[in-house]
Amino acid sequence: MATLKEVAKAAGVSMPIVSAYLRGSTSIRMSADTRRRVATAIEELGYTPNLATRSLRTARTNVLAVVVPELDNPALTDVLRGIYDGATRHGYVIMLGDAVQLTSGSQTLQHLLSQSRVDGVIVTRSSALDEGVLSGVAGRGLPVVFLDNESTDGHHWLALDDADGIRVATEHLVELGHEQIDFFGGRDISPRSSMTKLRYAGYIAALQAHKLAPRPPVICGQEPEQGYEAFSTMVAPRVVQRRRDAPTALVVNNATTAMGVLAAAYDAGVAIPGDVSVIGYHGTAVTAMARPRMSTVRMPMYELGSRGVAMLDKIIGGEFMPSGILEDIPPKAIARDTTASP
Amino acid sequence: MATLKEVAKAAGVSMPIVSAYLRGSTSIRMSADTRRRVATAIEELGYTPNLATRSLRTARTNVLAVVVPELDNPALTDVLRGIYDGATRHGYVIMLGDAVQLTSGSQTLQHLLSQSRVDGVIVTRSSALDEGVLSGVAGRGLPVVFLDNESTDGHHWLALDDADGIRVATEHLVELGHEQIDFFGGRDISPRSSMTKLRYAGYIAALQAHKLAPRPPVICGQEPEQGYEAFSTMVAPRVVQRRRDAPTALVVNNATTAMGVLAAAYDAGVAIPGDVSVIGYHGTAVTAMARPRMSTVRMPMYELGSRGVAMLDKIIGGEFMPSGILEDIPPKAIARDTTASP
DNA sequence: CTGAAAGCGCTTACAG
DNA sequence: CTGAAAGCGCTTACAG
Repeated sequence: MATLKEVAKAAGVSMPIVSAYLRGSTSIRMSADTRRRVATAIEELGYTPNLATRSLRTARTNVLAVVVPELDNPALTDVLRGIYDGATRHGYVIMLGDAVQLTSGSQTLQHLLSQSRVDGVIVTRSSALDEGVLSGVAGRGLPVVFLDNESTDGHHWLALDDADGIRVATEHLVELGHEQIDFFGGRDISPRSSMTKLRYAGYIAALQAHKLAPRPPVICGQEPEQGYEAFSTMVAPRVVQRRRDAPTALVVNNATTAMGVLAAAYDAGVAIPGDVSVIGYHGTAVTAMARPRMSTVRMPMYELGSRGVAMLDKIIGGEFMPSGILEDIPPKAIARDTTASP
Repeated sequence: MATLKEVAKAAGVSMPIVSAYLRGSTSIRMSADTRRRVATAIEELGYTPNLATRSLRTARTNVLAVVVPELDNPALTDVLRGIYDGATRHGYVIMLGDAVQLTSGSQTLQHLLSQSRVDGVIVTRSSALDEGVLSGVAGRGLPVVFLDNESTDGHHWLALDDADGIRVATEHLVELGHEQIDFFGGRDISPRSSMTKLRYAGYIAALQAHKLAPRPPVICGQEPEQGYEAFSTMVAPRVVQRRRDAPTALVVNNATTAMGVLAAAYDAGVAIPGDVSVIGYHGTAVTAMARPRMSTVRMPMYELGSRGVAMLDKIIGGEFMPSGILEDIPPKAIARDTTASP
């Protein structure tokens, strides 16, 4: 490996000149000829700067750690896209870690968060992380942004307006003429979680605005299997028996859960949307491709990611950034095949 | 931030002792008391080693770059899981980059592959990368493993036995009694690609083993939309008109494509598996949850990832590792709802 | 075990 | 612009 010193020698200039050239520094002016000689030397020697060394000097790595609950969560796709684009725009590279392997005291976490390795951390869905990991992330003095509104206690965070998203979903069903609408969700992932409460609040708000009575939530985790189970045991029997208290429509917390609900309906012989309408929350490419195509509420996932990076970049730079909810891009109901009038 | 020097001072020992303690070096023996004092000092000062500096000395970063065609490709989920587990086992941390942003000359690529930043690179599905990127990766002198058998020209690679996988898929349909089986796939992603040819070869092998005549491939890209389009235009009309040359079963190159095929069949009123059986290739969590649940062939994706890391680790360590196809875990057909006897 | 020292490859002032 | 030098925080010989 060629070093900067060798490049300087080959180009017949001093090291600081090469360094300035590489960093595109404007404080040092050099002649076009110098510039060309340096460029040629770099080219010929195949020189690449040793970034580890640069980090040692600048105490900056231009690496951001991103912690996600699980790598293959389709709900995260657009958030990650936003994060990567934001990172590119701000000159960072991403180190992505799965929370599954980030149990407290894990080697991976140490490596990922080691002070000298990354400039900052983005944590998505903190509720999926255990306390040890969270305090490990937060207590390290590293700038951290949570894409989540669960960890308001002194940390920086940015969140979607979940209450409003669910309100819009519920609104969509009310407008179709539904009056018996169930809310699916609510099994808290951690004791800290207030997310589901917020979401349920949006459901209540929509119903009350139309003088309809809210119903108790159908408690259910977010995995497809849990949606499947909840629908099969708590909804399907009532629908099949045409009981009066059976819902005619469902607002499901989560598109992943809703996939399980649709599968359960199929298996139980419940027609969607003939017998029951279903609307999911921030759908994915798959929910739109599977049949029947799921109606969902579109949330600004991409923006959550890209603005999260922008926020983190500011914090790293020592600027103040208020935490808050992403409100300027309103949720939008996307009607597809799983919702209809009762 | 505390430094090693400060720790040494606080513990009343020399720097080399602290360094040895941190690295768990066995060449230097220290008393239990010394060990305890060092541990206490580290704890009290909240010391974390500066890995950038360590890299500078050891010329190792313990970071691996992973390049994927797109982050949200569900087919990659298990490969990534394998890569992360393998990385943890071998003491590496992962830097994950999306090929979409890795066009030639991109900053991200530079950063990701910069000699001093990572010890090695894993590239999945090289066919999705442009030539400039590929030569950038390969020409840098960095150890690289391609999880792919397309780039045999002097590079290290590890691949699935695609021909055998498709053979097993085809075999499954033959055993159900099908005789008119179409192969879906074949639009090469890059001129280099021989993958699809290999897959088609597996289809031919299975048919010939049963004295059945292979049919020309239905040429089709791998996105769901392309599967949708191909089925709608080239298969559905013949099936609906009950033409003699209509296939009774389909082997689809790819579970992603097959999702599109199922959607197209639904929309065209073609019953699956009543009118046509469909089997996909290495399915994902979603293909098993959507209804009807897709029959697929299970491939050792996880192992591809974890062994890829093991291979790369050996290469980084200067050992020789033969490239090859992962043959010891045979493909297995998983019959679900989309395949039946004709 | 200790302690003083060299050096990894840069960046950054600093005197010319 | 140049050139000699300090120093980032470690690891690694090396003499005691």
